[in-house]
Amino acid sequence: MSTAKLKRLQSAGWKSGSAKDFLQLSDEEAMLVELKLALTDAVRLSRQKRGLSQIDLAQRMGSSQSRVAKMEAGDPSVSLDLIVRAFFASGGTRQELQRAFGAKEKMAA
Amino acid sequence: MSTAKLKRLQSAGWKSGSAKDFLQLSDEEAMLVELKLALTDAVRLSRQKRGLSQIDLAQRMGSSQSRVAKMEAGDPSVSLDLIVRAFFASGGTRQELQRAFGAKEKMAA
DNA sequence: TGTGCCTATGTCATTTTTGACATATACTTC
DNA sequence: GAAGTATATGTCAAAAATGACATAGGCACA
Repeated sequence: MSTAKLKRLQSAGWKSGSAKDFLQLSDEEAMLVELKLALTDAVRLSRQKRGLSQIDLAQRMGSSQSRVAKMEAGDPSVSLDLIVRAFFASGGTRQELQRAFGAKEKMAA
Repeated sequence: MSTAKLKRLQSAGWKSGSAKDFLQLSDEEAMLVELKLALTDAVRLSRQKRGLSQIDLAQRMGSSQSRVAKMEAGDPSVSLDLIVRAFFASGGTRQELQRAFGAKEKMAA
């Protein structure tokens, strides 16, 4: 897990360091967190690829700019449901989502 | 989408028929619903494969049997977060999850 | 019949997530 | 420096999801 992402996690209020190692996250909670982060990146990429602002995306999915921002910042208050809805609303396909799901960390630590 | 699943959806309280066609679901909502159903099946399979009862799984993930049952029944009150946690808690791996993500309907209508 | 185990379904108080709003920061372009 | 656009962050009332519990149905086996 990249340090950049850890920073995002910590500053965003996650309880642990490496999404498990540092603290009390159970295995499946840790895996869920990593999954969320991977998808979060996918959403930003998909959104930018289609030239959408956070406001544009928020409107498309009936949400608000602040929620999209929090989402992309890795804020733990954002549900996986919302992330996936955002991915689809940004134009992402199920195949792309599947790929994003498998994607491991891109940048080395 | 199989009729069996539609039945499950309808009896479980979903607003639409074919997870979009019949009623007011937006595109990304429909896609999310289908995704949830696919994962829901994956959870049941994974759970049964390891010989876990709903109670066993509930304990592993700090939830309750009724919630697991609702989940497997396709109840709309169950979040994607919980479904994914259940999948991991049932022993599923990220790779298996990814496969479940791509899996199209297995039975023809 | 009755006992045991698993799953389904309903209810509900508590917790979490939500959209909305305000406001701040950063970066252009004038 | 003002004005415009994009993003970040905090707050909050409302809505949704949660675990717990009760209870019913099914199915085996005695």
